[in-house]
Amino acid sequence: MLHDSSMKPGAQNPRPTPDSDTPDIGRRIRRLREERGISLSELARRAGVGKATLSGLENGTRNPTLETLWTVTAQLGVGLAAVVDTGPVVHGTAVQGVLLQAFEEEGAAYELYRLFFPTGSTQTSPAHPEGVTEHLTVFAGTLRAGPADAPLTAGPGEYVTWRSDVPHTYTVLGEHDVHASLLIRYPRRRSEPGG
Amino acid sequence: MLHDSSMKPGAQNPRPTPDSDTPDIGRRIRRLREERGISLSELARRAGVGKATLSGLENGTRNPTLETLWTVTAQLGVGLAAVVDTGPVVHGTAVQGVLLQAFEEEGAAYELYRLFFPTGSTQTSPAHPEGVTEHLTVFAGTLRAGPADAPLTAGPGEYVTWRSDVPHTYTVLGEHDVHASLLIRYPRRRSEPGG
DNA sequence: GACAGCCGTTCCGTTTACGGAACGAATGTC
DNA sequence: GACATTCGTTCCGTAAACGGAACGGCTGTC
Repeated sequence: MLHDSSMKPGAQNPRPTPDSDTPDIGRRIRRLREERGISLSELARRAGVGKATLSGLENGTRNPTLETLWTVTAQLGVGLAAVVDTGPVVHGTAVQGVLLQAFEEEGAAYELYRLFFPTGSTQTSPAHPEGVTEHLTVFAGTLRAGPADAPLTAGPGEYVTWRSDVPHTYTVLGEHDVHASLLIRYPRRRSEPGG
Repeated sequence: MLHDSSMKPGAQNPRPTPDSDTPDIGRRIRRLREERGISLSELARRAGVGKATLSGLENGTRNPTLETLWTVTAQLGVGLAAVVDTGPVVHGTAVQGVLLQAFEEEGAAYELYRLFFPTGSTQTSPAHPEGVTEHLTVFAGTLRAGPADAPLTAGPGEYVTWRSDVPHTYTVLGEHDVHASLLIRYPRRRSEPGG
């Protein structure tokens, strides 16, 4: 996931390899199915597809049609977007990020990213406008992140938050790559909350 | 957590209709192609698929395979998630949730949701398998969530986490709807094949 | 006008994803 | 023990998605 097949518009992709993606989809589907405590046979029955189809799909030995994928994920109660790899990849000097969702609420706008930092990397970001905060949850590895003069440390499953209206840094600690989600909150200016 | 016990053998999902989705995908692809000023013939050439395939895909008269869809969207510089529907998946008695992404890391699987709770609502979820944790960040409103016997409170921009291997609840405080993101972490079970 | 080039669609033989059935393994019942 | 049930995988005939080629339509060149 977040595999480097960085999708740059215009640039000639050196060789798209859907094969490196398809098995992941199968794994995600199997994971979702097992979380629900459903057997392969039963999911196939419910979704109205053959067991052979579902078996091959989960094992990545088939190249499913959109309809097959749709009926299976629908039975699992998730959308297609939940199992396919997501959109625009953004690059910093060290970090790779995928914008999962951007949206606005009353009083603030949000961007939700999934981030990947290679082991040994450091990323520095300039200050955001006043009032902007970042909320970071680490999935794997250990990351030291936050204001440049007072960073915080988070390991797998941990969470840190800071005001990002000052320069801030991200540094990978240890030998593992870091995977994390980052929520950036942009408060609306000249507008009081609760209005 | 969310997808409650509504996965009973008898319970039938209200008729999945992939047909209502497939033509949309074709329209989105055609739109993306035209935005880039590329002809159908040229996109087919670049992506290495037949013109017949792309024509049928854009017109919704074919049921494309995942590989076809992947190579085409990759050439357009977008991910698959850009053309498939993010399922407006609704679970639970009170909450509405959209699974933004499901993925695996070494040692654990993750599901990242975006949640919406209407004012005044309460949601109860049964216990998850041992070791599962939930990580919730509130965007708007105030939510009281966590283990049923010891819930925590989070307002806008705040974060709470808890072990979800016991029954847990979500209760909206105050008069504002609650928007939040929820990360659920499933540690890998011991019997699982290595990854 | 004749021709060349590209457009998107349609035709058609080949490839392959499909579902049903058969398979061995694992588990439950008496 | 014998037997039934369910598991996930594999085999196989059929249906359909695939790429190549041919099609009519449109545009620009001489």
